[in-house]
Amino acid sequence: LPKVTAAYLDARRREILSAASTLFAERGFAQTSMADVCAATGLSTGAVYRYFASKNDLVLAVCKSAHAQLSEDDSAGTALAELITSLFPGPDGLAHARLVTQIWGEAAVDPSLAAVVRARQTELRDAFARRIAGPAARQTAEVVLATLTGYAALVAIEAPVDHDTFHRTIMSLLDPVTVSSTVGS
Amino acid sequence: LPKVTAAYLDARRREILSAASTLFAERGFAQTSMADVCAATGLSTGAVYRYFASKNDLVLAVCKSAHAQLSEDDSAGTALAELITSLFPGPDGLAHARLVTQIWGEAAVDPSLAAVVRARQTELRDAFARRIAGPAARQTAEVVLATLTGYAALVAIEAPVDHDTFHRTIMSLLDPVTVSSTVGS
Amino acid sequence: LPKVTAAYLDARRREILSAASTLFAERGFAQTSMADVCAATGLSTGAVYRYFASKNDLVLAVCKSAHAQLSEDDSAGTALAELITSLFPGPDGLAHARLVTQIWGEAAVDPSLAAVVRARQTELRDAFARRIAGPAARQTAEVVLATLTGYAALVAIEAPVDHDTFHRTIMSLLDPVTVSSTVGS
Amino acid sequence: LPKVTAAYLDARRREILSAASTLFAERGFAQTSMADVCAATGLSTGAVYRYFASKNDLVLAVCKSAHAQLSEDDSAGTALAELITSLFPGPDGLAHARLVTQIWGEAAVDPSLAAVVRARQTELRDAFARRIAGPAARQTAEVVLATLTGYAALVAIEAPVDHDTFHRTIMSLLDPVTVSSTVGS
DNA sequence: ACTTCCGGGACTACCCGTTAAT
DNA sequence: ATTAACGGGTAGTCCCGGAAGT
Repeated sequence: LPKVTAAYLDARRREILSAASTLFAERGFAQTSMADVCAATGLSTGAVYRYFASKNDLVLAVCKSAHAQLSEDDSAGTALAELITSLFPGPDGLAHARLVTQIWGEAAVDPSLAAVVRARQTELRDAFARRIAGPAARQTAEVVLATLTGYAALVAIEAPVDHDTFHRTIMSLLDPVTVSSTVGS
Repeated sequence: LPKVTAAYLDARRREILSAASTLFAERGFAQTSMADVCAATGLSTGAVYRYFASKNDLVLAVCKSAHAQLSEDDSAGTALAELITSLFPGPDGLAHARLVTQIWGEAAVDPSLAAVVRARQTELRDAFARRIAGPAARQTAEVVLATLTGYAALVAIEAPVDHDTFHRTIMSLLDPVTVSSTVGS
Repeated sequence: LPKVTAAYLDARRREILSAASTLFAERGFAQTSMADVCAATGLSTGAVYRYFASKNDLVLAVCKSAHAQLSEDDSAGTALAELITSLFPGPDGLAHARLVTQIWGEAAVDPSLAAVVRARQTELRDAFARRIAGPAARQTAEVVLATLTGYAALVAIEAPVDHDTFHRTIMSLLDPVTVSSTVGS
Repeated sequence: LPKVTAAYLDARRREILSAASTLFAERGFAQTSMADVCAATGLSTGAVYRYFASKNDLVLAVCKSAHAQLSEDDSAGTALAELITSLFPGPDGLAHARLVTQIWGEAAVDPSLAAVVRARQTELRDAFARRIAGPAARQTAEVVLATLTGYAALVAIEAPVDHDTFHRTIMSLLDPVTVSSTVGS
């Protein structure tokens, strides 16, 4: 007879993940201690370690949960717009940008995390490419996503970016023919 | 009445900086201890702390030294080519990409570092924009550099990027008119 | 639902305090490392830091615990005799004298400790004065306690003091009228 | 041909001693680094170490220099008055009191310093006793000096002592017969 | 001869991720 | 499921030697 339902456990896990995400986005992985996470969730050390075997596990889980998901039936434009919008000014956009940018930074020196990010990024690129017509769809998707990564980094450091222009410009990459006119406008 | 020449001191400082850069690129800032840096340079703790007041100082100095510099008389194309080439496959390109990507990640949660990166990036963007004709030069430069940041991140995690295609594509962003034909080729 | 009783925790705390007192009395505050305290208690670093947030905290606690307490119902003479006796020759007296003398020395340059010592000393003086008749009770108490401080310092450096004579002389300060005959005896 | 005279060297030594005394009185022995002393004197590390072989030597020298000296031809009362006055309110008195109180504290745990203090104190006591008539001169001197030590400690922690009353009371200890009337006044 | 200042390296206080016992 | 305990690791300090320069 299980005392708690699986749903309850999952919710708890998600709570920890959410609290950790917030802290990580604010202070960074290294500057956030497990004690901080415990305090933020109101749980005890043991409880947290019940759901995540180690800090590394928690970091990995946060990284996985932070990755973008494309809705299956969106067009390329809509999908891209969603991705960009998630980074738009405001507390949420900033937090997300910070988290994402940190994940790239951490992945740069942690092979296991790099593998995860690599897989996710490839998957995202292909899902994206499928929505683009033309022979260079994959390359285009790759470049567009890379630009998005760079955009996130700029948002993360609160650089004075003109978001709307960026938005338009990045969108225009999708349709090469219109680039000249759009950028030049 | 200095016992050693300024050049000697500067060289020593550069040695430490270089050793630290290598270590930081390999293991990351947090995973590299000052003891590691000391061991790598062959110096004692006290010696290293004579040149950098704290680990933070060292990290900051490494970040500053890692930033790209444009040669004054390069054209936009040449300048961009240089930046891309510094990230090309091979140990050096990988190391540089890792370092740069980490810097963005760290800047995302460290306001003082963020300020430095922000300043440098703005400067780079403007220097770049000056080499581009057209009314949207600054926006173009911004997007191109963002794409470059994303490219560095891909290199850093050793994603299976087709570097030449990427190179060509990113270069073509410079000249909007030719984008369609280049990408489509 | 605490895993251990409060009494257990308090006892543990007292153990650390006692071990630290001994070490401090022997080697001094500065010459005693936290590692020494850990070794003496058999506890780990983390455990000790669970009970005392910093070395300063530990020192402060030791200082507070070392301070003399007067039994409520003692007469002035008995109370003074107790204080003196706690400094009498022997390992315990020596250790106590060393600790107390060091505390004064540390308080001389540490304002926060000075405040503690000041408060305690004033309190002790007044408690003492209440047991003495006459209009100059407070002044007398002050002088007597000062003499006691000086006596402790002599004991601490193992000066060749004639303890009994000192005892008698210091006691006689309590009753001004008999001073001449007592000292002269 | 000696470049500098012995007097010059001695003056230099005294400068260091003076600067160190000030620092020690303000921050304490342990909290004052040799670098602090160097900075305060304006000398380099090497220069300071030319005059004092080690920090311990410097501390010892400061301790010796801080000890009271009785003018040969003073009466007991005048001598005592001098000692007390050197501790009276004001920056100098406070600094002296702090230094002296610290010395006692350090001597309590440093045998070599204890030996020095012991010798000096015995000497002072005897010089003092010689000026007092009566069979209990040595004991009286001992008590009076101990009281003075305690008084210095009170001054050092800036306890709210009524200095004049203390002065009078401590002086009266010299002449047992007048104690009752003086204290009782 | 005498100072300067680089370098050494042991040491310290303290933190943090994690386990184990209740 | 709480929390005491563990213990290795970290950044940074300090005293001092000794080579290098004037």
